[in-house]
Amino acid sequence: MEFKDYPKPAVTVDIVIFSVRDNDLQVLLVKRGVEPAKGMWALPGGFVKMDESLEDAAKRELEEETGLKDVYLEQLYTFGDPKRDSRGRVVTVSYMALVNSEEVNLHASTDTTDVKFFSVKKLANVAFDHKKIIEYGIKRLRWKFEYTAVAFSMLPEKFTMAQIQDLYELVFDKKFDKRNFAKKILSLDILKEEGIKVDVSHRPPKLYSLKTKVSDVVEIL
Amino acid sequence: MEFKDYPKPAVTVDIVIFSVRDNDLQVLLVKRGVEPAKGMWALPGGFVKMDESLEDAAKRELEEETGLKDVYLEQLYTFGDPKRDSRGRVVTVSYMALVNSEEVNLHASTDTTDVKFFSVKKLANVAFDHKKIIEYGIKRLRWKFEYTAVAFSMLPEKFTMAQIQDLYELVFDKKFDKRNFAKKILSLDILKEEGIKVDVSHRPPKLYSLKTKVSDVVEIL
DNA sequence: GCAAAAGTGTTACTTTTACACCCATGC
DNA sequence: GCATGGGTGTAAAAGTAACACTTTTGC
Repeated sequence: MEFKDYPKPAVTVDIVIFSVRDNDLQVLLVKRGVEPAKGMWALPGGFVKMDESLEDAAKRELEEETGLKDVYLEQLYTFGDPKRDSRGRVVTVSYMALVNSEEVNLHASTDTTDVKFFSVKKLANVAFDHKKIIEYGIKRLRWKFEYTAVAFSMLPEKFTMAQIQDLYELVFDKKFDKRNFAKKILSLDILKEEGIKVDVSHRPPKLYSLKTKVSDVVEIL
Repeated sequence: MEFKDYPKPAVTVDIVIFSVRDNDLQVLLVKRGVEPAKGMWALPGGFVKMDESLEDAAKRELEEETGLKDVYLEQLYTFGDPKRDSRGRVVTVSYMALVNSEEVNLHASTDTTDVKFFSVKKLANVAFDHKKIIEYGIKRLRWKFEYTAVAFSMLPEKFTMAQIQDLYELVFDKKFDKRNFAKKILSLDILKEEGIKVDVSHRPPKLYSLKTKVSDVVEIL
């Protein structure tokens, strides 16, 4: 059989965009404006163009929905169940992006009527198999938080120790001891002090920033 | 644009089949009998059929080359660079399989003229981007050996402590202390003793087997 | 002066590493 | 009896976990 004769699935990318807002781990969903699953919330994503790489497709979709470039992005898993999309065979390559919510500018794109962050704890009725993709993303996120310093890609440039700890506590959904946590983070030797945070109605916390750029620190631990 | 109007990449699966033979970590390659890369060694793989899942496609290819079913199989990563295949856009979903070499029966399939295990240390001239896929597989293999008990899926039903240690030493390409290694493996509490190995010209080693089936043990540690 | 959150050290426990000698068998 | 690989324990070191009080600020 010749190459051109093989029937071909459609190939899409779907992106699980994690961010922290309102002291809550949230994921970005878009409201679908077209069939199938019109009116339902789904992961942002779309068809891969013939001349772009999978990662470029993911970056394009990410920028369309959030205006963000240069965020942490990693491939998760490829879902290809023959029945996962009613239009026909669609293989989707899922990606995870970690963004600092303060920098996000949401705007619905073509084919979507709304775009919003949802708590990972309240995700009823997500279209297609996207719930499964999000759950896979949460697992990967926890793994990455445990074994790398990728967490810093979700924080602003300057941050307090409490902000780091809050982020870890949201991701793992449990509390850590303040002293042990600070000890461990500081022992990584990747932070420098940046003075103190002013205008708080209690003892002002130290501010920290990364000694190097985030991408240099993602693979450590 | 309608669903059917989107141009579609071809979707393939490629499988990195690891096994230990001749005290060496090896990977199965097939000699291509058709263009492109005719005559070159490449990972076994092929097009995904329209009605089969990605994992089913991987299992099918695996059985075609090795006669094996029910081996450890996991998805690795999806490679989709627009230029990775000269025939046109091909997105490949890679899988890793771990097999016990004693059970393998190699037979070249359609489109391949030979099939053979190669040492992971000597992999010149592998077709397409398959070298990159194999290297990714080795990384994942090491990770899995470190954090799970997947190693036991590469051993026969009964095995000695030295066989386990040899396997770990091959995968990590380094030596471990015999006493500490045995202590750690036994502390997992997943092995039971199965008597001793006879007909060896030295002190006969204990034989072990898993207390439960391999699949119950893959996720522990 | 009180409410709020920040900062900080020590001890016990667990895990990991380093290290060497005797044992059982075949020949 | 010797060559071969098998089997086993202990002590030091490192890492992790548990735990409470004082400090600084705004109001």
